[in-house]
Amino acid sequence: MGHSQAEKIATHQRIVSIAAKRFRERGIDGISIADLMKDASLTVGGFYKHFASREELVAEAFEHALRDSEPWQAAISTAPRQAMRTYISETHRDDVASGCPISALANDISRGNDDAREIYTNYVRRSLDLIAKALPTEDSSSKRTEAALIYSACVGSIALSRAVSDPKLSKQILDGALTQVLELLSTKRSRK
Amino acid sequence: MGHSQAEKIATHQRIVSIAAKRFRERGIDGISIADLMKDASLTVGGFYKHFASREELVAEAFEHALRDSEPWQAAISTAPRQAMRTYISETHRDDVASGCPISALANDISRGNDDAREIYTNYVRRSLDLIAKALPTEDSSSKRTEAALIYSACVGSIALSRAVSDPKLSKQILDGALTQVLELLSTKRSRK
DNA sequence: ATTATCTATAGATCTATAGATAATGC
DNA sequence: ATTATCTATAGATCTATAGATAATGC
Repeated sequence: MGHSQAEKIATHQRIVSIAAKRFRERGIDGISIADLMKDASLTVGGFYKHFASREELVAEAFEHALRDSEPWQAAISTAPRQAMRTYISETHRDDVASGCPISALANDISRGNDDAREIYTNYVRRSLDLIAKALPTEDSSSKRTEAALIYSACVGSIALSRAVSDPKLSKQILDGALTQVLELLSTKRSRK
Repeated sequence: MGHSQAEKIATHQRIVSIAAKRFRERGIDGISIADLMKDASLTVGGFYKHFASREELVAEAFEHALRDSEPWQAAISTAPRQAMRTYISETHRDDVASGCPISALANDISRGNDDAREIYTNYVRRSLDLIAKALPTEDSSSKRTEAALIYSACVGSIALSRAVSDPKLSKQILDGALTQVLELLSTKRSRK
């Protein structure tokens, strides 16, 4: 039963990190506090010395999950094509626990927890801006509409590819969406 | 306490129809059987004379929700541009309860209930085929990749527009995705 | 006589809290 | 003395079932 202050901080982080994974995997209401604490090799009783409520953990875990996704966000600017290949991929599809929470928790976020929703919104806004900047399109209004299309396709293709039960169809969705997204990233399309 | 056989069938349908709405609104685990029965002006006890288990209702309700979406699917062939305008719209966004279950329940479906997942998969496959057929593109392989992009963008843009808390951003996502999808529907793009 | 629905409840599970235990840190 | 974690449990809620009640339909 070790418990220095330093250990407490580490324990807190461990709970948040595990919750961030489990929430993505099973949904925000898909796992109990008792099970999360067990995953962190702890027991239920200690939970409320770390968090005022379940909601508080949800918000913290969601923030943590999005921080994990920041490297991907950064890659949009530095290597946009590679960023898209990483996102719209079978590897990403098969790793919900560490994957993009925007896609894995879109439905859950629509339904509740206002704190998490704010964090979600800011992340989406920023991603759209970054994608718009990375586009070869000249017209700045087209940049924004194309960014909306591309980000929607990223989030949608991963969500769909996870939901369908047929692996062939799942791959078709990913490959198709990626092919088209890459084309948008490489072509100046200012036709009207 | 009326209960002819005809009434029973009507009651069964009423439960399924209400469940189909509530599941989309609150998520598959977001509403209890007791609350669903109350919404149908009934009490919990009668439930298991209609369904063998909760899972059975989930599958039936999901099938019902997808049948509601068949008019939209049909519109893809007859009036594709109008179908897209209907799907990627604020009206659709604001009416989750009667909206497309593919988008509203994508995350939920990934996580459980194999029966519902099969039905989901078939609907997605069919939608992709219909979109591909509706495209002006000549090359049949490009048709398929463009269909994957468009359907992913439909599902993703609605999910995102519901999840973000800023109405302006929400509208930007819908308008942007729709503009680009309509362009794909009207242009023969066989550049490689 | 059968059965659709009702009331009531058993058993499981979940959030949150109370009180005990044992290590930290003044 | 303080506090991080533990065991135990209260109270709420959820699925599923048992038995009562009243209308249907042979």
